[in-house]
Amino acid sequence: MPECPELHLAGRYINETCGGLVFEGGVQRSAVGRGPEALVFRFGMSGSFRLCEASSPPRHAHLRFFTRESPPRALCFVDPRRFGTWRLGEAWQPDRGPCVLLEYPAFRENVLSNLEDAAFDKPVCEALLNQKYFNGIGNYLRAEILYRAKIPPFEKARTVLEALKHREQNSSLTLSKKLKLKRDNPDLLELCHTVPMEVVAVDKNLFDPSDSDNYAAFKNWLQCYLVPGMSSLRDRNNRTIWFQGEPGPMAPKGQKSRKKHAHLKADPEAPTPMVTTRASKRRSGGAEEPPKPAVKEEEEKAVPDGPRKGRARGKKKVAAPPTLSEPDAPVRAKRNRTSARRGRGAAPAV
DNA sequence: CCTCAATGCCTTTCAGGCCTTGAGGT
Repeated sequence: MPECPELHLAGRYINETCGGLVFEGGVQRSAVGRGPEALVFRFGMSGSFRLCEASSPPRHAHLRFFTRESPPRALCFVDPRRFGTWRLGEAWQPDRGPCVLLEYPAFRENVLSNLEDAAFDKPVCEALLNQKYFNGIGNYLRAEILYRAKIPPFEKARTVLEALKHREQNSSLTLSKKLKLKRDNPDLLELCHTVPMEVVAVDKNLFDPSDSDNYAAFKNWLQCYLVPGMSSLRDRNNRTIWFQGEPGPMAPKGQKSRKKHAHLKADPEAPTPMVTTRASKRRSGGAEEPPKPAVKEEEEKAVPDGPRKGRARGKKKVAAPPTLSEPDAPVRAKRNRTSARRGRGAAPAV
């Protein structure tokens, strides 16, 4: 099997000292044949890497890299929901802007010099998920950033960002006063850098719900997202935005703000939770649709470089009986989505 | 037991699908 001397993981090189790694999993043959290029992984909502004994991989370890030790270990790409992807090559795909973590000056410039873009007509909470400008910001980060900036999520993005531009151009302040202002009151774009930095600075996998310690640390780090007492609304993309205080002028009408019950964190200051029905009617997947025939799956596997098939499969059957998902079978080649997808989404928006 | 929501992103795009798990309601 082909070897890969190093893995390029979300901008970091991980050099294993165990004499090389061997692929197992759904990497395309044609891609592997190109040689030892960098593999860039994008973690989906639930994906992570875990190093473990090769003989006892965790569930949902869909891709494994074995060491040559004895006994061998396996670096496992654990991804229960199979939302993660990987691709060869290191560059951002063209539609993504500069990274909020590693390219902060360019990121800032890219936003402030393009404020006429229609992307900024939207509420700031929606604009923050636009990876063309906010490469790396995901749902929980936008909540944490706006909360710390004390900006209503449904304030118009351009209004918020134009104000930053004016503050930047205010030359009446001395340099030291500007620096102090910056330190004491980081603006929205600065927070887009510093808040994610807090997350990656922790030398733990904060996103692994199966690791109770790390996950508790992550939950504890959150100040707004999923926090009892905070309000939430669905944005126009049907994603939940968590916030405190007023939602802002562009808030969707006819939607009641929900507040989280105090299950996770005791919050004596939290007002009585407003009990409303679930605002979202977003359909859940899987359970309503019967599994696709194996033949179809094999067809898709056979042409990994062919034209990409759309993922939308039309309206779901309403009355289809729920199907029990099988326990994670090790060679379950249901659909080689990970390798067959276009090489996009290299940056984990977190 | 059932429904919904979850750290994203894709396209047959502007909403539903991809997928599994766990919480919460009945």
